[in-house]
Amino acid sequence: MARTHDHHVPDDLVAARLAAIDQRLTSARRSALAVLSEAGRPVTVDEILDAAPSLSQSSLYRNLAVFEQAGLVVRVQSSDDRTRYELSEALAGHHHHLVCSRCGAVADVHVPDTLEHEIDRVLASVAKKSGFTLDHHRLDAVGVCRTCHGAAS
Amino acid sequence: MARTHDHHVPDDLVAARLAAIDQRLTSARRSALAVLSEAGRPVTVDEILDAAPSLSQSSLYRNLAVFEQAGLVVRVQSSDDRTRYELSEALAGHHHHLVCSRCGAVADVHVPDTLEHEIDRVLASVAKKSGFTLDHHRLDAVGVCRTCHGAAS
DNA sequence: ATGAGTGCAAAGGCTTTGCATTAGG
DNA sequence: CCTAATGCAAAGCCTTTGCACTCAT
Repeated sequence: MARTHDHHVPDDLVAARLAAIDQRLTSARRSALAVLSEAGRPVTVDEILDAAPSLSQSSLYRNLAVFEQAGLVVRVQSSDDRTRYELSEALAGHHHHLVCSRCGAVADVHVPDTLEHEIDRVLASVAKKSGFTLDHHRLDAVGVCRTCHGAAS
Repeated sequence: MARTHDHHVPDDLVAARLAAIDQRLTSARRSALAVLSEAGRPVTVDEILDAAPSLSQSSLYRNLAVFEQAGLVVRVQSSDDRTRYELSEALAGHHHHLVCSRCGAVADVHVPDTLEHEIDRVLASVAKKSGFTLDHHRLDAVGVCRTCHGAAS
């Protein structure tokens, strides 16, 4: 039984990915990745800073950009306007999102492999017709979370 | 055979949706919706202004917000940082996106209903387990567009 | 008429950048 | 050692807001 997220980022893989783009694995970067790992869901810059107050905002932005280039982190769209970040599938595995249309909260979820394959098969075909080369897909469920159900609309 | 997008926004439907939130259908709003309709794909604020230079930027932002509230328009995430808008499914029908990871271009695409249903069935189930009520899904294919294939990486 | 909608310009908020300092390999 | 990385503060950029004017009903 795999856990929803692993509270451990493989140091060597991270270092290798960073080295590939001539970047170093520093303590600030380890901290940021640890926060993302522990969150197990897409989080905002402010949430990262709250969880690791020793990080400086500007360096965090710079490091998130580095992580993106290294393929370690991806940006995720929610229903509000806040940019959220999470570990890439290379670190967190392939998954999808439940997005609350009321409050913007995002949770990670998994769907059966059979559906994943079906989606990839269809999208690859559709993309080809439009001259696109498919890399991967994004599938999000948009709805209302438990908390917002209770609260006034 | 339905066209990818209809170059005609039903005036009465739009007016009704706006009236429902106590908003009027003005000429500036008609222009903005016409641009979105003719684009047939998610476009940026700047693209809308280029297509309809008579629109003022601030009013456009305000009107896009009104359209969103009226359920006439939705915001779409691309791979770049530019916010894009397109007609909601109420006006443009249900569809998905091909997103170019290099340049951020977005094209509209359709997938078979059988896949749509399968996705909804699975997501409704998965969402329920997490206490979410599913409203709808978003499915995007991320890859490289024809133009960027030709260009240097 | 008469309040909603508009347009300009100023303000706001998130993100990026310049530069001196610190630390990783 | 020596350059990359950091941190603070300033600058940027997209978006929102204040306010007077105009238009839709």
